Amino acid sequence: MNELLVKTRSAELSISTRDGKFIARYSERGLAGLNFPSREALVASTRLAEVGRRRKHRENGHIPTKILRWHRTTTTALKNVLAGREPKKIPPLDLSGGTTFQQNVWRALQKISRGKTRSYGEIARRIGKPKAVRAVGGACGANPIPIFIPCHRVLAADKKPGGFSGGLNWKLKLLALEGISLQ
DNA sequence: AGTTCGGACCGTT
DNA sequence: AACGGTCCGAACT
Repeated sequence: MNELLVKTRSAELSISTRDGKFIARYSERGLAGLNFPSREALVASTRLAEVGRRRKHRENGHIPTKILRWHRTTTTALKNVLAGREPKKIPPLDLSGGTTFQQNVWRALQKISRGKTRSYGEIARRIGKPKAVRAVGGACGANPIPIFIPCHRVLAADKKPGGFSGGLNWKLKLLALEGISLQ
């Protein structure tokens, strides 16, 4: 109806990898979401010919060059990660979808350098809420940009894997790619 | 050593 | 009001 209100440019673009087809979602602020390959997408990419099932980019049909640039950065960064290498550059991340608490957790996660791990309790302290341990776990599960916001580097206090909403196998794989071994 | 259990704790729905 | 990607100590084996 009101065109001005619908002017928000966002896009969903796919990234085909050996491990399946990821889907990146962009807002006007940057990368806002990165989804692991779904089971269907994985099956489709490995078994069936890719039908021209276009990913929708909303509204007017042309993708802003800004987003296309970000997507190239995302693509090479993701492929580097999956190849066990540290990405040189990642796109700007849009965390505005989360609550203040979640954003604080996500920012703390970004400070965990590659190859290192923290516990949920350590993250809770780092954001000044030492008792909000389980809530930190919840915020990790709500992380919209896994891999780039490295929630997989958060382990239980006893160095056991803990959980992972994207599937525990992905967490173990990402840790292994960084040379992290757990108990 | 290792494991299991129960309660405490906090943000989200 | 209930649920979690938790943590800690206690009480076992």
